[in-house]
Amino acid sequence: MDITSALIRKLGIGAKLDDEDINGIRSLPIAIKQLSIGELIASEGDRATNCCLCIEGFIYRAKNTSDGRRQILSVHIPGDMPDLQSLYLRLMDHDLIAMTQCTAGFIPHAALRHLVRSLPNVAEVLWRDTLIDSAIFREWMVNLGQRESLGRLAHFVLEMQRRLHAVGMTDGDSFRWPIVQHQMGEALGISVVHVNRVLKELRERGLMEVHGGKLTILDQAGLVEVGQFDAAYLHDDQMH
Amino acid sequence: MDITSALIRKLGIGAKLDDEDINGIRSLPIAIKQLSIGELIASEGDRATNCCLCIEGFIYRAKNTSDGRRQILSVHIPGDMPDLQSLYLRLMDHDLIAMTQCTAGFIPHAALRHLVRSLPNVAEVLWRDTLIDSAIFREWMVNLGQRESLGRLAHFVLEMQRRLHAVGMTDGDSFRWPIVQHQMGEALGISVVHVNRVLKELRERGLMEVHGGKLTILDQAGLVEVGQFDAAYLHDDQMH
DNA sequence: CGTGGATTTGAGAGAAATCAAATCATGTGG
DNA sequence: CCACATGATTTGATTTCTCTCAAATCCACG
Repeated sequence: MDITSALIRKLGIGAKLDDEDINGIRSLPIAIKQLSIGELIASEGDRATNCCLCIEGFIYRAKNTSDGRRQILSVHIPGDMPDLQSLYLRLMDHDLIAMTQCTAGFIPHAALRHLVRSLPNVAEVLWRDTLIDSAIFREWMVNLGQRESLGRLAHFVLEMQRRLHAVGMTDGDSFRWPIVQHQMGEALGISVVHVNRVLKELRERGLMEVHGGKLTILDQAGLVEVGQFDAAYLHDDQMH
Repeated sequence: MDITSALIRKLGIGAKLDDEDINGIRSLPIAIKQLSIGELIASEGDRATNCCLCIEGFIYRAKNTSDGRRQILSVHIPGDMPDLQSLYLRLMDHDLIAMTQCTAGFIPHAALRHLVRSLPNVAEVLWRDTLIDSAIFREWMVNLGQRESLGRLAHFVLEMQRRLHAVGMTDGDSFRWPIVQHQMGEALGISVVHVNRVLKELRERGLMEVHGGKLTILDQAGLVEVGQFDAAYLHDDQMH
């Protein structure tokens, strides 16, 4: 079993990587590590020297404010490289944390920089990956700024569903949901108490429910309506 | 006077571009256009074939929700390339609009793609530019999700000040501010009425004031405190 | 079976929205 | 150069959403 497969599938889905590109990626030096739940992978202010590849489990990025509040910026799933931006930004501007127990790979910046210089297709595909990351931030800004809490949570859930589905990690209308209410609050800019009430409302409306680390969507269309969800921003389409 | 100077300065500040890189950038085909206030440069759903370079004036990006609300995603100033991401994302996921009368340059994707394939330094520096764009989104997410309206506005103003200062567009503690209250509301996720009240409060606290398209910061330290502003996320530092 | 984290519910307070209307520019045409 | 129209700003009153505080319950795990 090849550890970079998820990455290649994600980057390459029908893309223009040739054998040389694939081999280049496969031969990247990668240090596999087991991470425990809540483990800090990198902190704001760090000078990173590796990029992290999420192989198994969930990883999230978060930023703290000076008054002790915290915003979760993104939730990452297998195949994602949550801190790929550190390749060209000297200092981390946020934390990187294991949301669950994880298997992660760490690839030295030097190796990645060398790879992207010698294989322009790989550079393009990695660059594009950071651009999709960025497109997701934009949609989250809309979510945080313009939708009220019910829609915010619905939207968040649907995004996770689509992304997990794309890497084969859904089981019908259910999927793993290790994100506790406190964290949902930090991702959506609402309090834990309110997250709980919103979940209740979504459950009572027959839209979705969370149980034992699993989320089930009961009414896909209804949830899409509430969350005003349109997956275009995920840019699943191919470039060429 | 060279139209790409602002761009080169911005990308290159002390960076590793050599003469060949600079010449490559300078010889990009670029179509100069005058834009009138409010003009739509590109729409959500468009397939872009050019990248826009803001040469003079302000340009902003915005996304609409299905219920007619709108989130301003970023405000761009001379030297910025607000839709550089369109180079590798097939469809625009937001609108691009002239906030003021503008001079803008349009560079065909084909020329840019060719340039980045032949000059890896240029690729790196443009990639890095999109990564900083992304870092700014992250900070805006914190702003939208975690700060209340007073801090939100203060933070926004300080970011604009630092960015304008970096390209020599401030005049002491004052700078051009063509952003009307309605737009500030759309950028910060608050209503126009409330923007007005927040501006009043900031004025009464002696922190800043807006008059006739100009913003003046009266108490830098106070505003930084209210906005919890730390410029690290702008990544002004050099890579190497 | 105890313990700490996570979830749930209630009550009251607060921030910001909406609705409504007045005032203030600013720019155009007569 | 003034009248008018349109958009921007300002202020007030009321409503709504979400927060905070507090406490109870549930649950997983050692």
